[in-house]
Amino acid sequence: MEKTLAKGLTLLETLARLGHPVGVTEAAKAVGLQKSNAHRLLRSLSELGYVRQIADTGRYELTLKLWEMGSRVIARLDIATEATPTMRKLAALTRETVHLSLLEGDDVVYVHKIDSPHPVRAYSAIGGRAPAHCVATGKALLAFQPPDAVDVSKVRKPFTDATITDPLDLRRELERIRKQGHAVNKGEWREGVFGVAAPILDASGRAVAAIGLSGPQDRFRPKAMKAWTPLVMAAARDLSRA
Amino acid sequence: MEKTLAKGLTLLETLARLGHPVGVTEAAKAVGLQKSNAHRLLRSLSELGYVRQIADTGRYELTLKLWEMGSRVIARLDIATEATPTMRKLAALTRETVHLSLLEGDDVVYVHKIDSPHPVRAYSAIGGRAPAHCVATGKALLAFQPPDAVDVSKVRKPFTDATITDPLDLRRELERIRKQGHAVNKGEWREGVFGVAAPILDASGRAVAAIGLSGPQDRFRPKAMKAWTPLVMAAARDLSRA
DNA sequence: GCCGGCCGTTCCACGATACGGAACAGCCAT
DNA sequence: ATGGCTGTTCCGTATCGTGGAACGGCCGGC
Repeated sequence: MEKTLAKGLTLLETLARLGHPVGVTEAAKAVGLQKSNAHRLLRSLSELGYVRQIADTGRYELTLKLWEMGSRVIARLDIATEATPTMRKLAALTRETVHLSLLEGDDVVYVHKIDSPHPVRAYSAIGGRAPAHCVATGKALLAFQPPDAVDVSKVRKPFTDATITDPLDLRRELERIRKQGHAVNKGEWREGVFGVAAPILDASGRAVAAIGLSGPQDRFRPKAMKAWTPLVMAAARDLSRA
Repeated sequence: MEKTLAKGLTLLETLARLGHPVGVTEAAKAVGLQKSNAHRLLRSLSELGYVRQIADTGRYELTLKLWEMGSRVIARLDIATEATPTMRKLAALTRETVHLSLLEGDDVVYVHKIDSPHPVRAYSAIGGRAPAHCVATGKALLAFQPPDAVDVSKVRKPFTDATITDPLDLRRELERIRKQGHAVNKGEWREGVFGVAAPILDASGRAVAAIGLSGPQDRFRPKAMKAWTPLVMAAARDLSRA
């Protein structure tokens, strides 16, 4: 493993995570490096265009280069922009937060969202992650993966009392999702946060993304969920042609 | 300059630019590395979570990690999401492509856009760049930078016959933009592509971003521009409070 | 069915390269 | 003036990355 590369990338990650300009000393401490080492890396990153030094304070901050590269990554699967109108429609009909998620390892990554107009709503960020086995979009994605792509028997971490941890339960849940065509989450990730989601399929029937609603339990009562489910499924179907 | 870091990042850039999975040999050729070197870098990047190897073909592709980091970068200046409603309104009123740009060095970077519904429209990509001195949003940004932050006398490259290259002309142009509060581009970057833009200011009067319209010359006739300019300026003013 | 060429992968001795402690210069508040 | 902070520079040393050559598997053409 190339040590220098690892250090440099960790430094970039740290800068991105902190989200504000940092000095050499602070950066070194945050990443666990020698001050001179951090300094050298920052200078190199600056030369490579990933980082810039603020003239008066001497601190370093990220340029937009990382973001540009990131944009290219998603442009490839330009689902995000393509899905916007459909998501917007779904948001207007339900007045709940709409998410578009991709599967990345054992997590879902939120690639796009439209926030609910309600003042009380679950927090989430574009680019954020959640364990796939305990959110609606994640379960929808897992259920429609190619056979053997999902290791059901792997041990899953619980996050609330409702989290599915038993392999057999998960297998049954995924089967039910396949049969019904949609997934439901009743506070399995965050206490009191519910959701409904459906998979977006490619021509071969594999899920490439999932679209879903989520919000506080009091607004996700059985009656509301029943009304929304066909809307979510219709939106997913709408995006599934490709 | 840390060689390993530079190589690794160049490799990531290349993967992002190509936008499709690449094999070790191909990657090595594209970046100008030894095959074994490229292989080692790809393995490390994979271990660090930036890259994944596709099981059956053996090729490597980017994960979403870069994109996640990139999202954090603009989340910081979360203008993009905040500006969406205003941009949408402007797009609806004018039926032209709306851009939101930031200044990055001598370039503008498009951080958000809403495409014109017209079939004929200028091409641009989110995350894309253009030289600041010859697009409308760029000139709006330059005009409202702190004094001495812009080196007017630096030599600028021409791209069309209309590009401003004379330092004195540029200085006058920026002064006019400051006075009028908006900038205009008449094919100074791409032949036949016009635009109008206005700066988004922070409390101190510095431009942190710019919003603008752009499209083909035939739709950007004087009369239309005159009608749109106040709309663009109103949108920019709307986003300027913070 | 064999063979040639391509692929991704591994190995290892050499030598360039990154490391990190210590010292420097500038700034600010005490 | 002084002490403690900052970002920065230097340099000998050992570590770490390097790249050529070789391996095994896969595929397509003869």
